[in-house]
Amino acid sequence: MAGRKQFDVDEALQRAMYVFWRWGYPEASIDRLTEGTGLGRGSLYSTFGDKSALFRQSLDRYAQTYHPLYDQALSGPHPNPGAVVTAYLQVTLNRIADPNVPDGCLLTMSAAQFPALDAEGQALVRTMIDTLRALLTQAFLAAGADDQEAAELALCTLATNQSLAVLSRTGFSSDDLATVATAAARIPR
Amino acid sequence: MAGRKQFDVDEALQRAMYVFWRWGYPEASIDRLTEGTGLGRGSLYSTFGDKSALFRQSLDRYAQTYHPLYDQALSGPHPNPGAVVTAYLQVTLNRIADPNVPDGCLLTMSAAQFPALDAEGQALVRTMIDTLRALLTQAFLAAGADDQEAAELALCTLATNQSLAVLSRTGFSSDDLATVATAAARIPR
DNA sequence: CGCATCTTGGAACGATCGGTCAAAGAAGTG
DNA sequence: CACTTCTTTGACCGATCGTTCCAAGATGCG
Repeated sequence: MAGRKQFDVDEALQRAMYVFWRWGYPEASIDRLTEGTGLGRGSLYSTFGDKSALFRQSLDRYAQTYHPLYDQALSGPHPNPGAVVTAYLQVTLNRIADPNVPDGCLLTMSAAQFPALDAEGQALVRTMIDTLRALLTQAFLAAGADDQEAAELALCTLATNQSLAVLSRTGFSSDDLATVATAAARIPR
Repeated sequence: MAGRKQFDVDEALQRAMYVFWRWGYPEASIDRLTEGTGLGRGSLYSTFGDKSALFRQSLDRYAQTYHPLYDQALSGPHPNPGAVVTAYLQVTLNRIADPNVPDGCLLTMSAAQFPALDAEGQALVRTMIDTLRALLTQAFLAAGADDQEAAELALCTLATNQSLAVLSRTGFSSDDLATVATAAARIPR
C-alpha cells in the first residue's frame, strides 16, 4: 500500500488545520491528527515534520485562506471595525455548509493558549497578529483615515474579531454575533 | 509531617486557579498544580477531588473574586461597555503588583478552549457566561436603558472584555487595551 | 523481470498524563 | 503513654502522550 503518495498534501494540511482549530494545540493529539487527516503516523511525520511544525504550517495555511477576507471586507468606501462581520459571517456560512469547519478563529484560539505554545509557535502567532494589524492599518489608511485613526480602527477591528471568535466558541447565536459587529461599526471616528 | 492540615485551603485554591488561568485546562497538569500550590498529590486529591472538580472550584472562586468588579465599574450614572476598562486595568495593576496573576481572564480562556473541556466544565462555563450576561443586563437596566439597549450593551461589554483578555495574552500594551476599551465606551446607544 | 526508491501501517520507545494507595508520622483524646 | 484519626509523602498504576523505526508493499525505470 505504498509507492507514491496516496493522498493530497493540501487537503491533509487543511484537515490538520481543522483539528488544531477545533481542539487547540495541546489537545490536538497525534491520534486525533491521524484520524482527522486519514494519514498514518509515518506519512504525517515524513510529510509535515513534528507536531509543532505541522501546527505552524496550519497557521500559515489559515492566514493564506482567511486574511484575504479582511481585505475584501474593508475594501469598500467606508470601512469600519464592524465590517469584519462580513468576513465572519462568511466563515459562519461556510461552517454551516461544511460541518468540518470549527467555531471561532484558529489565530485567536492560539493567542488565548499562548503560554501553552512552544517558542516557535509563540513567535509565529505574534508575527501573524502583527501582520494582520499592519494589514488592517493599511486598509484604513487607504480609506482616508489619518495615522491615529487608522491605528485605532485597526486595533478595534482586531478586537472585534477576537471577541466574535470567543463568543462563537460557546455557542452564541449568529444574531448575537451580528449585534456585536454592527455595534462596533457604530464606533465614531 | 502530618496530623492536621498544614496549608490554607483558600490560598491553595487561589494558586490552583492561577495555574489553570495561566496554562489553560489541558496544560494544567497535576505536576504543575502540585508545584503551583505546594501541595502533595494526596493532599490535592483529598481536598479538592479530581482535576475537573478542582477546575470547577477555581472557576467559582474566579467569579466570586472578579465579577463584583463589573458591578463596581458599571454602578456609575452612565455605564457603558468601555467601563470594563476600569475593572480590567485594576486587574492589570494587580498583575503588575503580583506577578502570580496571569494575563487575560480565566473565563475567557476557558471559553476559547471550550471543546477541550469535559461535559461538566462546559456546562459550568456556559452557566457562568449566562450569569455574567444577566448581571450586565441588570446593570444597564438599572442605569435606565430599555430592554433592547440593555441587552445590546451587555453583549458588547462581554465582547469587549473577551477581546481585552485575548489581546493581553499576546502581550499587547496597557495603552492598546485602554484604546480598545475607550473606543467601546463611545458606542452610541 | 530485477532493482532501487519511496510510502505506508503499525509496533514499539521513553516520557508524561491523571489518578490511587499504603506506609509513616503528627495531632488530639483519654 | 497508648490509641485513634487524620495528613502527608512518594511510589506506583494503566493509559496516553509525541516520536522513531522498520518490515512490507507499491511504483518507476532500465
